[in-house]
Amino acid sequence: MKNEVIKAVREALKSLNLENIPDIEVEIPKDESHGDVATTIALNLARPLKKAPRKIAEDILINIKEAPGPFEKIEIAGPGFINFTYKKEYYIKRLEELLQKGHEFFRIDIGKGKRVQIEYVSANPTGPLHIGHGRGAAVGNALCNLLSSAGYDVEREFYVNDAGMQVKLLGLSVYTIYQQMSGNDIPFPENGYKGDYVKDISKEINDKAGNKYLSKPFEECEKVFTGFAYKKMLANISHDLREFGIGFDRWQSEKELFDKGTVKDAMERLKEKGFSYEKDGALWFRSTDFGDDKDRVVVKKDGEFTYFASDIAYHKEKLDRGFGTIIDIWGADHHGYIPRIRSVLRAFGLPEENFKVILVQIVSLLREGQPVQMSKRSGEFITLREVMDEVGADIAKFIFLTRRSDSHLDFDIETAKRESSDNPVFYVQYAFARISSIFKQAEERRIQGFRSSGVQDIDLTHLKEDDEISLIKKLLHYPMIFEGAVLSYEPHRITFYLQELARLFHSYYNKHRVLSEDNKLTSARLYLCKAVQIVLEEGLNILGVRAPERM
RNA sequence: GCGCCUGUAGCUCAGUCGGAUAGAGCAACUGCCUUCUAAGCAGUAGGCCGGGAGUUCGAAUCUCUCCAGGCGCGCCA
Repeated sequence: MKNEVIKAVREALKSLNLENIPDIEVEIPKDESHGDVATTIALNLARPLKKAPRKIAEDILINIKEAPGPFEKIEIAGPGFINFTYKKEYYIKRLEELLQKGHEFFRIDIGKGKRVQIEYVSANPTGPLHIGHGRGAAVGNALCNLLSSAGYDVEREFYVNDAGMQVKLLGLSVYTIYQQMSGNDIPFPENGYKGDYVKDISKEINDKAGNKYLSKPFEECEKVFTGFAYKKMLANISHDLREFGIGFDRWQSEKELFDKGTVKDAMERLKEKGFSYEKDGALWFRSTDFGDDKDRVVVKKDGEFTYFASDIAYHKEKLDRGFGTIIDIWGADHHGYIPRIRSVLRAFGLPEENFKVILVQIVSLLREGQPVQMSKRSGEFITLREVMDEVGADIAKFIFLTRRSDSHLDFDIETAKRESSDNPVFYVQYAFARISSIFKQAEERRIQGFRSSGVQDIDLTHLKEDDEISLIKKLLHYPMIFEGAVLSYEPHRITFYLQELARLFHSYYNKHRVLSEDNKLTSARLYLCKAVQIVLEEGLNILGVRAPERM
């Protein structure tokens, strides 16, 4: 919708001999009386040209007027806005195009097949997913869908921290419970994992192996316990994610990076390039050369790799696999890690703007307004599983996506459940279901001209009501919203748009009857509904939320 | 101590790249179902955009400073 405006303004500027213009900014005015699309170009040119913005606007306007194109009205308003209002025929034409192409209408190729790697969730396989992981999953999934719809070649990846202290601690916790179950009163490890799931795993090992490991110290059967435990948890995580509607193309094991020598190779590359040095018996990465605030140890005095070493290898491998853009979605508590990882990618040649970290803020879980204490170590936490069982995956996902990812989120389980009828997700889904219901009615009444014939046979110019035109405009705004969401990596913009669209539809539905005695009008309105449905579905698909035929 | 995020209506949050009179949902209050799903609609009310200073034609948005909340600053993972 904005393309026509940009084109018209650019040509007008050209005939004014103004060609070195950066971007022509176009926005959707808040107030409908300010036209359909507005540009602030005259305001922005005022300073460089040293001319009054209204004067610039007038000059532009004169040059556009010579070729008015699809516009009904072009006005200068306020300090120098140029407001464009399209002709009704234009809306009808675009609506028809939308209906003919369906979802294809929205396939704007922004990414041009560029390969993007998006890593999200990446929870330690030391316990079930909690609600915070759920938020990361919802955001990551929606972002992947968003970029993928925009023509990017997206790979979804989960990084499995299956090496190191944490999984070992899980193994030790399981081992300890296993011993205690048979009466060996050995002390529980400090910071060990205490949830019921640990006991379940211990029990399972006991059922399978009986007393086999009772007389053995942990060191001798570490691989069995740790390996069994984290694989169990990984299966649990993967299962919950699948049920939450989240999928991955690849699960990258950290352990594998060690086993295959990827970490060692990466350290050698650092050395070759002169990016590392030895000091105090340890090996350091010169990350300050690439914007970090201090250098980081990669190989400890005792010869062990640090956690950062495997992260270097991991991110380097992302580059080696040929991704031009790398996006990591992390919990906000990891923000201190950004300069470190950024320095790695810069060291290996990725332009800075091609690495993006999206921080997902902590979810504060409430029940009836009261905070629910969560601590993974003590085993007191609400799992994603419980939230799914209690409030449902669609509600949870939608709520996660009604906020910017970096803003705090209070998630009240009781509210999400009890007020389910007022829940925004239902509001949007309801609009979709209502339309389906209208279609069903139409078929039952055998209304002619719908589904039996194509759009080309329908006279959409019967859509004359202001509410109808507003609805069509809203539909045509979608590509602009979509583009903004893609470029800013902000899926929540889609969520807000969908609520606005649903609101317009519900309002329209209450004011005007779709099915009436007037067959031609009915057909036109049915197709308008169809268009609304297509856009609702398009948006809900990106959010990963179902679009139900009936509710 | 240093760094990052947040502060907008009673509550939860939007607010496009610095633009027009600051927006929505919930809660509150008033109405609307013989007719396509009332999980809905129409309306009323609600604001010192945390405080202060600055930048300019113009600031919720940018800069500085202060206040409040959250988080991060290991040869831990």
